[in-house]
Amino acid sequence: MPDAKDPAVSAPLGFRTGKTSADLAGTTVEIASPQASPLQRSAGEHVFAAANAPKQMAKPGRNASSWSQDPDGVRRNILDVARAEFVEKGLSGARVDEIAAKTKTSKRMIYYYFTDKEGLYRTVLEEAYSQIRELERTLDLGALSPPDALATLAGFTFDYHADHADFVRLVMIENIHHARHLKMSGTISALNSSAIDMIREIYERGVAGGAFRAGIDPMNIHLTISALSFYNVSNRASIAQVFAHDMAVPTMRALRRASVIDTVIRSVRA
Amino acid sequence: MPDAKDPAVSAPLGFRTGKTSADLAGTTVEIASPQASPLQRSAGEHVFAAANAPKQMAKPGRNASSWSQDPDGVRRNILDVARAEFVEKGLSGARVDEIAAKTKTSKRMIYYYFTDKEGLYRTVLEEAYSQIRELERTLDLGALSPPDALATLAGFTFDYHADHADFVRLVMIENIHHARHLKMSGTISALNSSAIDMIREIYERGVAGGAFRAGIDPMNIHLTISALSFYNVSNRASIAQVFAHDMAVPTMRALRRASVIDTVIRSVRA
DNA sequence: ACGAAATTGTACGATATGGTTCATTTGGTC
DNA sequence: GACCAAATGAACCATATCGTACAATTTCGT
Repeated sequence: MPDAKDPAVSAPLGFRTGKTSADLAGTTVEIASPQASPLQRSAGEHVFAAANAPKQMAKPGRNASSWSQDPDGVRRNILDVARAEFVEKGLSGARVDEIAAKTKTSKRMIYYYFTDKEGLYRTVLEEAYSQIRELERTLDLGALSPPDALATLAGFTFDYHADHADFVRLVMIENIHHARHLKMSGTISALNSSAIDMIREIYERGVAGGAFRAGIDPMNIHLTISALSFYNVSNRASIAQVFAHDMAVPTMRALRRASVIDTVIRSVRA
Repeated sequence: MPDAKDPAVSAPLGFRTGKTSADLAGTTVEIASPQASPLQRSAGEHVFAAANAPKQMAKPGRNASSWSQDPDGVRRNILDVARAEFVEKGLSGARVDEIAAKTKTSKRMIYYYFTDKEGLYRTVLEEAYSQIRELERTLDLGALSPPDALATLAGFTFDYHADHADFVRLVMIENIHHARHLKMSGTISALNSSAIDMIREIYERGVAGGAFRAGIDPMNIHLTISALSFYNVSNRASIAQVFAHDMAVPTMRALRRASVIDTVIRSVRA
């Protein structure tokens, strides 16, 4: 597990030109770089713990301006570019040369830090999943009534998807590839289970209080919320094409959001 | 640069006859092809008329066994193999050589009938969309009460998606590519609008009869049904990974199906 | 039966693409 | 200030991948 705190660990240098890419907006969650791993791994080893990064990280206090080497900055820069590329063209569609070209460094560095194209992709994927988990944890629904809590959770989920098309597209891409890379990731495995727990807690509270009807599997609720939040982002392009209905338009989005929350609540109401 | 490959211009042989090829799919689907394309297309022109297929098709009554050439069979065979390949690996992930190898014929034929990889993909995509439209038309919900009609439609949609993961995956792939190919297809454009009309008709009947509450946009209902039907198929792999929940298992599927129908009905009920 | 068009096989070509080799510089340490 | 690992650059390589040229054979209309 990466030491997911230490705010200063990530690229403290001139790279952070705020250029974190337009549509990657909001994606600026800081992920600390993990432990260093040996320079060479055996062929079949699928450790997948967020890439085999060299160590020597830039210490926060260092005089940045005098540096010409910047491991973390380079890493971060590569990841940002790669993420945008993968999101845009998919895993097979993205080109390493293209990614390298859009980077401040060279292709050499991609292989230095991430071993190969898949390693790069995996790291991007892990970061994406880590970010949503992180945000999810900030939710505190205990004080709300069950219906309010569920509505809040649904709204949050809807918003997160709508605001992070990147994440949605990465998940799509991963599914196109049969979630092969998720399977390799020990990091991501025991992750979303927390989402279910959160729902279960709300639901059981609601049943006890008489607000919700009994007999529903929390997983079912989760699926409903996720589906309704995911679909209009993942299928935005085809929806816009087949109908003249662009879900990205704020008005549409707001209407849909209200409808989704309403649908979820109605589905569990006593 | 100099001799940039412009496939259209270079076609040396007598191919590109621009035949209208009305019923390209032979036995199955018929796709009205738009304008026949001229002998040469400009670089940017994306006509997309279901491939430049030669005519001379096998007439049903002919003695097939005496033939050594079989255009329609070859075409069909290529399309079937290609569909499986694209579905499995995506547009960028699929390899023409691989497709050719799994075919009864050669790569040569792929290019003969479909011009290039994208042309092949487009045709596969068009067929997939045509098929669902066809089935959709067989639904006659007029005799049912609005709630029953809506439940039936939701159930049908759910089943269609669950039974046609191929279609779902093609739509995913198309969305990864920003629906670029759908946009090129005049064939698919005015298509699913019928789905909306179907829902509107049911919904208005339901409102008039007092079974449904007023003020809902039929598009909203459609999105809900589609989302709930699509998600567990499109995201089957990641769901199975993150939770231990395989939506493909019959039991799970049946439960989910009932839940989806229930959710849809509750969302519109008065 | 005959010529034109349709159909198909084999081998090949150009370049894109993932990945590597070799060499060099940089920064921290003692 | 010498030494070593980390960090990086530029050119290069092997092969995968899309697509073609060449040429032969099969059908069909007349």
